[in-house]
Amino acid sequence: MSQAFRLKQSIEDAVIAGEFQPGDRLDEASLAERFGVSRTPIREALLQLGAEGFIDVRPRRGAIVSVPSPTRLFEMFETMAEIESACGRLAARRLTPDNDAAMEAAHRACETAARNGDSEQYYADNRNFHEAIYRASRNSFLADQAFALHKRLSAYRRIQLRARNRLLQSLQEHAGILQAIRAGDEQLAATRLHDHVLVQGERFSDMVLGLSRAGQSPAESRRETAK
Amino acid sequence: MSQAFRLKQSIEDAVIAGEFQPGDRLDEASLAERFGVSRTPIREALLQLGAEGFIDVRPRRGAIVSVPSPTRLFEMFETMAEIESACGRLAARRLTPDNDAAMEAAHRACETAARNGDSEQYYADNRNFHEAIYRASRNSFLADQAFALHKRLSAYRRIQLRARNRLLQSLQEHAGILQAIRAGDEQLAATRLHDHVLVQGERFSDMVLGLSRAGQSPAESRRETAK
DNA sequence: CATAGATGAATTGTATGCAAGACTAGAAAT
DNA sequence: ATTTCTAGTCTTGCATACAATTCATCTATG
Repeated sequence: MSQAFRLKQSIEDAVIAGEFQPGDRLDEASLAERFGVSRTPIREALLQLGAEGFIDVRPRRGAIVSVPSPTRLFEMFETMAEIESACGRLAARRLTPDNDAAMEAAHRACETAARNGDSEQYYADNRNFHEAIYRASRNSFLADQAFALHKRLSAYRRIQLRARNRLLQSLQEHAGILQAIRAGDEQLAATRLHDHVLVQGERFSDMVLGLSRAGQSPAESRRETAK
Repeated sequence: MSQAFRLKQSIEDAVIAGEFQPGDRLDEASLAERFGVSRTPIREALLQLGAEGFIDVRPRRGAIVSVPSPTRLFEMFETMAEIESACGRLAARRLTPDNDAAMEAAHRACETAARNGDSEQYYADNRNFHEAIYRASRNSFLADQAFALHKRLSAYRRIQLRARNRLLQSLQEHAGILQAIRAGDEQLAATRLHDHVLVQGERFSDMVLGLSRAGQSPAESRRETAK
């Protein structure tokens, strides 16, 4: 499984990096050739990614990079908002010097990136900042859930941080979140994180909504939003 | 994959039913024989269950039913509490007559089961009640997450509902939750659901803590709680 | 007697082959 | 011209075979 594990990571990375666009077929044979292995470990990697929700494996019909409908995407961001506020609430309750320092460092890094208007760097530092909050919840299971969902949404988040003023606004929101957590104000930390995340989601799913009005099979959205 | 999907379900059911106890090895060959298939679809099913966190697949070392440490178990219940309160909060905000009726019906069923002291029946009806709340959040993605975690915890929840007075207490808590959701009181619904779930978690992880003091390799807990 | 090493058995990981269902294109019919 | 049926091709699903690693047992040595 060493092989399959590496492949799973590689395919996931390729999806996150946007090399495979949403809707693209992930053909077993071509992936096998590309990585120089047989179809077996490829299948195993794909099935695992499917179970994690990264891709969509449809029995007998192959795997594709999942195409969340605007509705689904909004639901994902709303869920992310709820999970992140939970992390923030717990972090405010349980903050340790270690976790505080980690958040501070990540925040500083974001500050630098934002000042330089380097959105690619900000994207990376922003991720670290949020992950520092997840860890600060001192609930590793919750943190894992948060990591996973954050990863699934990262492709969408990145595009949307390109606007320069959004960088500065994001940074300011980070400052407010950090302040609330340090003050031990669970409620405030939760609402600030919630709004911070959801505003991204709203903006982005609006954008997708606009894009997908053009032409896209509604079959996806049915599948995605069905119980 | 039709085969593999059925197998995944069957193995999951067997684990939930307690046929495979936490810590049991899930040997590919014996499972293959048991279900009358080759190892290939068994492996695919196991890897998917592993990706969903149901079981623990360790490269080159086989799959076992995961054995959450007491700490990990508490974290899982705490996360469940956070997710359920999120559902409750959204349900309070967005309640429709349909969802209201579904919750009401499930609650009535719980009432009957509790009166009869039928804990096995209550277990099933309780599940329906909680699932009705998930759906009432009108966020199908969040609801899916809630379903999944609820399933993972069901093995632990069941044991603990055996106490008869706990049934009645649980029922009363349900009534309070329902009331808060109907009143549209997001905050109250959230806290009541949070407490309802977490009290189960605390009780149960206390119990597990007591049990595992006897003798159990601490290696599991390290693996489970590590980042 | 305990411990370390080695050898053999058992189990997992990967490749390959074959069977079965899905997709494509073309022909026939309305 | 559009639609439906059909034949062929392509892709996935499963089984089997082999390779590689881990685990267990036995032996040898301190």
